[in-house]
Amino acid sequence: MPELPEVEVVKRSLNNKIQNLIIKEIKINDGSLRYPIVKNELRKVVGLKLKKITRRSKYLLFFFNKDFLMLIHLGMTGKLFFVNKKSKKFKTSFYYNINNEKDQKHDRVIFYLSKNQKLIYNDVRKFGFIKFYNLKDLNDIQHLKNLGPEPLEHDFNYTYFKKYIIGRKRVIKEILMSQNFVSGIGNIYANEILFLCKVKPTRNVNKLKNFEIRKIIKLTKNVLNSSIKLGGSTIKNFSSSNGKKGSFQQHFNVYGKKNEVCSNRNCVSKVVRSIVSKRSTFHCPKCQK
DNA sequence: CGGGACTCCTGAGGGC
DNA sequence: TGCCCTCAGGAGTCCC
Repeated sequence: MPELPEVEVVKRSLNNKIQNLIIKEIKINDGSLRYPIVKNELRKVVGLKLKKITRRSKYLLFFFNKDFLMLIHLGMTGKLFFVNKKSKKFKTSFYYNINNEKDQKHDRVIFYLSKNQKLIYNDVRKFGFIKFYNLKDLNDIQHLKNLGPEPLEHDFNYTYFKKYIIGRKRVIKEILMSQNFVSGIGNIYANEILFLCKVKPTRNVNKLKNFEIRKIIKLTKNVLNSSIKLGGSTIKNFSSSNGKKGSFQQHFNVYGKKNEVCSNRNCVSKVVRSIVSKRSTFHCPKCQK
């Protein structure tokens, strides 16, 4: 599922709600996530008070009132639901599809919080994970160590881009998705960004013109910001849902639009689907050079 | 270090 | 209805 905008939306919506709530109990329905959950580690956060959540790339970092850190990655299908039992109304962080008190299918881990609230980690494919660290080891976390700059920060700029691609022969789409070049962009946004830049996904990075590099940087920021504003992208259709869903998917130009007419005015070409570095890729053969 | 192949896992959707 | 195939917002490891 989630790329930077979706994870950012989760972070923002959860942050308001979890602050100062205490983890009372944790239930593991299925701890065989990407990294199997170690019960003893999980126990360490019981009794701790949640302070804030930050995001780095597609990772969520949960901070407590003690020097402890919980790292969550949502993988492809991970979701976090925040549930307020008292009001009987479920507030959701993202992808809301639950409407009763029973555990739902794929609710893997449930955090029971003070004030009768719950935080649910739901993950169909179990590619996501939950890990725990001592705060003093923050800078040694392997997952975070080699991440490139945040695309929305200033250090993702023209100079950085030019320097990074020196001597590299990879294609632009792969570079955009490579987390040590820039962190947080996945398959959907890579496709969308390159369409708007009119750059073919298979263009070799060292063949990019300078103006195209500037454009890629600028539109990367634009696309991600627009998506965040719209609550991210919600791909799957949850018919029973009455919670908040993102709507950026309505603004997709190419992703998932194989054989549809290009969204550029005056262009009658059809969107082509191909495979680039093992990932589904969409582009307009006429507009993207 | 770079790049490709393969891996984790479950479900949806299409073709027959 | 069922079976089989392909595909899906990610990223780690192993091998050359």
